Amino acid sequence: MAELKSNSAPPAERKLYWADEAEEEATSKSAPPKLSWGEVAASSVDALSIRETEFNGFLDEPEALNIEAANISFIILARIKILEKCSCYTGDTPYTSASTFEDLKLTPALLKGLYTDLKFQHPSKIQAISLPMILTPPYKNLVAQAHNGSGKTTCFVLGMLSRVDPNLKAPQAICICPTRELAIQNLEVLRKMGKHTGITSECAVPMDSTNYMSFAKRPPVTAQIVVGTPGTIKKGISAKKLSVGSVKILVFDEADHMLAEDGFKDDSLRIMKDIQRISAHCQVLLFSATFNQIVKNFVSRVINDHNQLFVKKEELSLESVKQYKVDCPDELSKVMVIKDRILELGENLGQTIIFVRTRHSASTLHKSLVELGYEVTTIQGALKQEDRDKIVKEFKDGLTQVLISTDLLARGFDQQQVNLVINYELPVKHENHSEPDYEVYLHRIGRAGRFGRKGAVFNLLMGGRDEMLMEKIERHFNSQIAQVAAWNNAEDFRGALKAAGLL
DNA sequence: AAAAAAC
Repeated sequence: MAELKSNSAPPAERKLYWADEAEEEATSKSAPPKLSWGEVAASSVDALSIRETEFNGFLDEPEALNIEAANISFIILARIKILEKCSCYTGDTPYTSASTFEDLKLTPALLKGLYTDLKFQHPSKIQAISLPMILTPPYKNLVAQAHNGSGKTTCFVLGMLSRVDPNLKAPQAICICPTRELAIQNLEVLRKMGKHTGITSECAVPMDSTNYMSFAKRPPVTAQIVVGTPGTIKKGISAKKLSVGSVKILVFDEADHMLAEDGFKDDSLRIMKDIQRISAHCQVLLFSATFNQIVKNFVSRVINDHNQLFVKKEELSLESVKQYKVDCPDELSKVMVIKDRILELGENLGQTIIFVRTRHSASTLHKSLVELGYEVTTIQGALKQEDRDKIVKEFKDGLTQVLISTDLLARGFDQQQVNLVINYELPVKHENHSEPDYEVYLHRIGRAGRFGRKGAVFNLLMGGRDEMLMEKIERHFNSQIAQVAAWNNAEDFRGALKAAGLL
């Protein structure tokens, strides 16, 4: 490993904030952190001469970083704003962000999948920055946050496909997801991307009742990449049907939820420890659009020596998705707003997901809309596996227009035709219903506006508690949520959809 | 009555 010869003090802070520095809550009222940066005068990392400068503020001057032309690479030692086409240096490893997929030295088989099958052109921002960190030895652990719909899945899917040895027929990469639906979706992406690589993959999710077979009776897993949900993965490992001795990359999708106290923390830690006990230098990747401070603190305790990419929470709301709030006098008017206003106008605007808080409201709302003659389908965790699969498939195939869902689909669900999201009920914290669940809110609205597409979100509010929740959400993300003036005025909704760019 | 996974 190259040694950095520097007369500067080692960096105290290794976090790379690629949107901005994440200032957390109101706790830190201290002065802005001093930033330091160094220039590398030679391309060889062994022969570095560093000029160090200190200043306050952020490195967002393109000139300051546009040194590629002078054949000088750049080292970043502090909190920065990373621009494309710059090299950065975290701790002891230099990385250069990728402006093309070729820069990443992907195999021809992978490039073919990306360009011809998936029609990808260039890496997205998070891909350009995170992939070099994933693919460059010594394969450091990575905690990465990026906006909804910005292409996180591609980051870890390419990471897994690139690091697997095609000649070794044993599980080498494991990806853990919070829901069965997300595991299936991620596996589909992986199979498309890796179509020409010959790498084998398998889904480890609970089986539907008709095909159920206990792990004891199953043959051992031979697939090179396993994507699944925590319970099934854990069982596979403990039943010794999923051997983890060759696993060199472990991915947690929606990682903040996978490691949250009220999420899948215990299962996730158990799996991580099981793997690390046998396979000591397994690279761990954590990806999510949200990491609240509690999870962040926990992550830095359980993931050692890792690179980090974070986004300031005020910059997480998608600009392409316009958010609205609608005051509704009662339950019935909420149903009428959906039926007579939003769905009426939104019929030809793509697909719609309506989020509810409980399974019970899901079925109540489903009944109301069906009685009024609206074709809707509903998904929630109490349905049979095969029914869930069918409903998701119909929606993904565009056979259904409107889908009611619990927070089952709040995270990760990727359907580009979804332009409208309706919060029939706002997400609240389990322990305290007067506190909004900011992370879930952000994930829900991120179901619209995939990859920069236009979208609109309608929050249906009923009463003072909802208004207070909404206000807290606005303050938290520092985002303006426009009011639709009258719940029963068609023109107001038409104007809202126009302003969102959908009409 | 929170939802998710899985027994």
